[in-house]
Amino acid sequence: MENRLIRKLELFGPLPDSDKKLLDDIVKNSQIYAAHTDIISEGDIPTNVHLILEGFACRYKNLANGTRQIMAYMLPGDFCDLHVFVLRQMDHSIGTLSQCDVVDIPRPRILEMLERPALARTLWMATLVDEATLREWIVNMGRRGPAKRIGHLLCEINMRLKMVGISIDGRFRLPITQVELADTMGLSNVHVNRALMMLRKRDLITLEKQEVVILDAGKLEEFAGFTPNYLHFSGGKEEQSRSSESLSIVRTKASA
Amino acid sequence: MENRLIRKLELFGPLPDSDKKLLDDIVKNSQIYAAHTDIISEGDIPTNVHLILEGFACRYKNLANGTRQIMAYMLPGDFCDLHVFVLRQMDHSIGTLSQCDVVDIPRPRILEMLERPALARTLWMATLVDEATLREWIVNMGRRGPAKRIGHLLCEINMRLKMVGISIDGRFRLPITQVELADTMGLSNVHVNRALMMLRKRDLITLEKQEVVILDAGKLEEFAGFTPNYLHFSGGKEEQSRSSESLSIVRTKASA
DNA sequence: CGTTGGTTTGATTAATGTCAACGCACGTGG
DNA sequence: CCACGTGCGTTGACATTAATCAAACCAACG
Repeated sequence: MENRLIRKLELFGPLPDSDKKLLDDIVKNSQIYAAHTDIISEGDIPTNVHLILEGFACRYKNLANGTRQIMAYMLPGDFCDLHVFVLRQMDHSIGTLSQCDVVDIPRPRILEMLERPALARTLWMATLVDEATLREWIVNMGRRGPAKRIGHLLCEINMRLKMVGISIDGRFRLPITQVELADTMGLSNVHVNRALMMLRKRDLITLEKQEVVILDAGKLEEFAGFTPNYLHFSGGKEEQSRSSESLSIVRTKASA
Repeated sequence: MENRLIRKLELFGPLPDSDKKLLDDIVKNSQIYAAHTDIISEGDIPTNVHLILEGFACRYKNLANGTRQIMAYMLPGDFCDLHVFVLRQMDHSIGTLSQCDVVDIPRPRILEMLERPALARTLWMATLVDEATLREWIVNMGRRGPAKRIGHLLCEINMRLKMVGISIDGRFRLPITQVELADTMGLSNVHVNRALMMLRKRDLITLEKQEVVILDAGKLEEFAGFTPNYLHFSGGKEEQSRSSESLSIVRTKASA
């Protein structure tokens, strides 16, 4: 199977063959996590970096009042904790939604990656897109009603999956219950259900047995106010001309 | 006046004197922006990095339906667009809320900073805290009612201002209208008002003429479910022992 | 003074949550 | 093979919460 990670990263700019070889290497030692399992929990001290190869995972927090909030989805090709080097403690948990195939990358391996300019730049960019996605989610929760909110999420997931070759023709598997969708959107499960019904009644989507079909991407995007600019992928054409200096992150000697 | 930037960055770890000197230098050429002025707008191609020295700024988006959503506050000591090097286009706007004193840092200057290991690590850490803050805001919007939501925000702002020596004794100026608060919290201005009244009636805060007093930080934090772990400042003690290798980001030769 | 921008309040409407029940598909064990 | 339990989705009735509309108020400022 094609390496999804390479496919995703190259959307942000081409990588030399040597970098791709490294990535191919890294992806070899993967491990299956069952659905609804924590990969790392709030309070843990992170050690390795995790990379999702297959399946859906999420960042989430459980609140004191018994509710929970999902703050991000991690799809195939996404890194979980590149911040391993800087933050001493997880301030949230990462868990699987479906069964996942996950690579556990030891720190030296990451440093090896960061020593390569093109790769380092690309990883940085992926991180910034994650951040932009968080901002868009805030917009979504703050200023869009339930149906548009869910529609927007579906547009985003569709686009992100398309970037790694999983969504085809607006059709993809969404291995998530409506309760989990509710915990993502800040709504009740009942209301999520009604919003989904409404999206169906308007012929914007189809959804059965966790199989989503976006019937008309344009119509759904317009309905939900979805603009993909925050994903910054744009075929990567203008990307190249930008920033005449490229960056690499290299290891220096220990300070302690 | 003390350099707020240095004060903030050193919460994440000590900096060598040479780094502090560089920061002192950088801060010299600042510029005043009037209240409610864009520093940079959605769609713009970012060039320089901006640093807030004084005043409140925010990231925001205007939506098609005429509403807007504020996604982050930038307080004194905060950088606005460290992503300048990687993303080609702003996917949101940054504007002042109050009058602001802003430094405009040219790219080479930033590279100079990133060449210094301690400084680079610290800047990276600040970026990660920004990201964690975005996640916490999602939790806030998704799973906390209006009064708790606003209370949580006030706790956060108080703590962040305290970190740079602006908030003293839970007392600080919040140069923001209730409409802007509403655009931050995803609520109507009327409802924000009622929630504020409620916080006052419970003797959790005082607020007049944009002067906030948190009457009992512990009580407010408990009420709002505020846990500051996501700000990762913790006096920076354990921070040091973490990550035996430190990182620096250095310029490499141009790729184009 | 009169105007302006922001806050506060009340009345009403609309949106969302909660509670409870039912249905359906699936798997399990008798 | 069937009875049963379980998890999820769906629906309706109702309670609660928040938005909207409108007006009054208040301090600052020309």
